[in-house]
Amino acid sequence: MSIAANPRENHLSAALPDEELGRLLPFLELIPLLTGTALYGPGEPMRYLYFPTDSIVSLQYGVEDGSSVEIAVVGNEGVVGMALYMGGETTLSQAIVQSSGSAYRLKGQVLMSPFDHAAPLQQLLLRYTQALLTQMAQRLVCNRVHSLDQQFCRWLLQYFDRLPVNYLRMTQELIASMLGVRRGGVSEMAGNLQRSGLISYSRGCITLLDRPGLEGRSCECYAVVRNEFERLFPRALRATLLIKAD
Amino acid sequence: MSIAANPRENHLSAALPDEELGRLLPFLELIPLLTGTALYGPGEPMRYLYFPTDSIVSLQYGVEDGSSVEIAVVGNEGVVGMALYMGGETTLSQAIVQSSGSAYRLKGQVLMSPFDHAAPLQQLLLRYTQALLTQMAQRLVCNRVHSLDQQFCRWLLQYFDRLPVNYLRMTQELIASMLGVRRGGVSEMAGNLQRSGLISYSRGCITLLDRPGLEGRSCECYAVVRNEFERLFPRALRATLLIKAD
DNA sequence: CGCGCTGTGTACGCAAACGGACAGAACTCC
DNA sequence: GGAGTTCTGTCCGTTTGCGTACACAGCGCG
Repeated sequence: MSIAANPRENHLSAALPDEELGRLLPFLELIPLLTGTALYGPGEPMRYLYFPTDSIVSLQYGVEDGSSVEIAVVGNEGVVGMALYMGGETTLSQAIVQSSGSAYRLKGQVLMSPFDHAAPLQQLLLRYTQALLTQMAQRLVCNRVHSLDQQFCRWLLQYFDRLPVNYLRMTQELIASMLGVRRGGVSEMAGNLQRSGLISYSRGCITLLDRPGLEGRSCECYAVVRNEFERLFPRALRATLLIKAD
Repeated sequence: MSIAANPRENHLSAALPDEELGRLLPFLELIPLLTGTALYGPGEPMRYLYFPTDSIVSLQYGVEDGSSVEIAVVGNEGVVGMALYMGGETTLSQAIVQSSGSAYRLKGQVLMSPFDHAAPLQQLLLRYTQALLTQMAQRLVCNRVHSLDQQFCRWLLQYFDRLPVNYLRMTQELIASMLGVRRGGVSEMAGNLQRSGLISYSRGCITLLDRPGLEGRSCECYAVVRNEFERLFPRALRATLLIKAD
């Protein structure tokens, strides 16, 4: 297997102006990546940014039962280690090398500084984007491994979290289209929840009756996303301002 | 319906330091959001950033057949209009108000400048993150509406795009775990593709024989992600440096 | 050479969810 | 109050994909 000898074999770093790339060169380290290696694990602080050349890295989310599902794939068109520049320091995903090859890696500290000195608004926006990414990734996994019933509960909870009242005006038709399921399915699920006394439903208005009950019936995805959001935006941060955690 | 009178009713803007919020105040505009309104459509350049207070906005991805699936939900904990600060100017998603209420909106120009003046590396990283988000969103939709067979073709293509050779070393077991399906399913699908002469498969090594054939058998998702990536990273950009498109 | 391991083809019953359809209930508007 | 529209409950046949299991094929290794 030939070793890529030029950082420009990664399209992303190749797009950098000569001077910028020159500045980074001393910090770019060419390393081999072997199939099966984990570049980082869930919740593990990231230390490097990886620019694959001829290797392929798979971003995955673990599920409670121990299995894991791929949420995205990165090759020489991209970079691995988003949390380093988005401000979250870590993510719930793990990055596994799926095809051996090499990559350039860049120490996190080298690029942190410009992002750290950004205005608070920018920092907040980036951090929220990471939270949004988490929500999407968890939905992706949820769609694949959990029952419609559990997904519906998760969805309801995510909506009620954002509502100032305990009712939601929405027809089954609309809910079905958003979840990507058939309307009859929503009708059945809503009927079940109503019979269990968790919600009450009538003509386009769902009322939340028993939140803990709904949480118990939902899959873990709801709590996972919520906890990760809490980590990215602790109350202290939310109430006052950006505090550097180092 | 009471009107939220304070930008701090949105948690994200609430986390801003007083001085920063004060600076933005003249540009923050409180507006009502009515259920069903589209804050932006797919491919439509974004003009405002929205900070919901008591409204709920759903981010959705359209499918070829006209339906659309929710990929994330945003309320008073977040912000709508990511493409404005990630550098992509627009996304394939659309933002639909799902629960009436109000939001503060901020003209895009007000916040563009700090991001625009970031170093090329930062701009590239953010732009790539948007591409990654697109990949994830499209996978989410794909999982929901397309057959396993189509998903498998999409997956294969995405891997072969990143490989320097036309074979991929990977067992069915591993593929199955990444796709979140059962191993037997992969075996059947791979068998079908092999019989069709699109790939050849033997003991952990898939060889690509007919790329156009595979593309035809895949769902639209492959091309959609690829085209969007092309838009975010046109060859000109990739070959040289960041060019401002205005 | 024969043993064992790993990876693959395949089959069967089963459960989940789909697609489509229809009737009834609730609400709106005249 | 009646007609029409919207929304909901429910049913049935069908499909897809799951879970499990088993046999076989390629390969390494003593």
